[in-house]
Amino acid sequence: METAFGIIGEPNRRAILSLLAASERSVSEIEHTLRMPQPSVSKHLRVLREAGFVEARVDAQRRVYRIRPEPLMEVEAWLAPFRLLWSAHVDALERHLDRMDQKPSRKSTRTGRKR
Amino acid sequence: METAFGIIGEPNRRAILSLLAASERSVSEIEHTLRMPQPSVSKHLRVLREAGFVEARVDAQRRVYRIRPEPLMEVEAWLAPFRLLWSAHVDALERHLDRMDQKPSRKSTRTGRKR
DNA sequence: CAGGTATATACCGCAATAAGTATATACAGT
DNA sequence: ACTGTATATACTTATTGCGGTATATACCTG
Repeated sequence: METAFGIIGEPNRRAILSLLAASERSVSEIEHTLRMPQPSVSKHLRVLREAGFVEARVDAQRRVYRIRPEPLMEVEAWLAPFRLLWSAHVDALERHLDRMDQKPSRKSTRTGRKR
Repeated sequence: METAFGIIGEPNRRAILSLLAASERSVSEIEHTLRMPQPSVSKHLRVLREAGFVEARVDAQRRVYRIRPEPLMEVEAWLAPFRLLWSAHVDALERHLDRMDQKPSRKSTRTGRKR
């Protein structure tokens, strides 16, 4: 599924994006920080790159990736009509996220939850 | 994929959610509005229901579905850290969406940046 | 040039899932 | 009770997509 939504459906890709949101990183930095095998990182980066989520800058042997905002803005735009719905329930989210944290569900690295 | 992001990766499910964002609907209303086969609607609704995106009210033979905000709020929350990135590029989204409309199938390589 | 590091890609096997078709269940009206 | 309507589910099939492994490509250093 090559739409923006399908692409962020993958947990590892979301982890990569969240990491890059902080600052740009090389492939090996991503690999070590997220503790995932290098081919997997490269493959996910390829998907993200072809979908416009990230772009790469070449620094000698390294490729330094950084975020491009447009596809995420598309998600944001789709989400807009729903905002009216929860403008009332401001704290329903916290309860929901807490429930989610109870279930171990997968081994995938937890994308940090601010507290 | 039982996470909120995986679930909205499916285009038909997004269509259902967007439809329900306007107002609650019965299954057959969804079926006719979106022109998709009834079993498909029911199956997608099941996935959405089990993930907490929607809930059903029973009205005789009909099941009237409506949105529940929590899972979408989770998406919203994940998206938050990225907002800083595009607070500058307010109109980059429009250009992006226009490109999507013209070239539905796109590969890599981006160059053109106007304005 | 060699050898080492960094990243990408090709191939494979497997699990998840969506679509399609058919059928089951539940309720309403007559 | 019978018929039609509304919705859910079972089953099959085809496809997509991820993880893993191995290998290729590119660049840097000595």
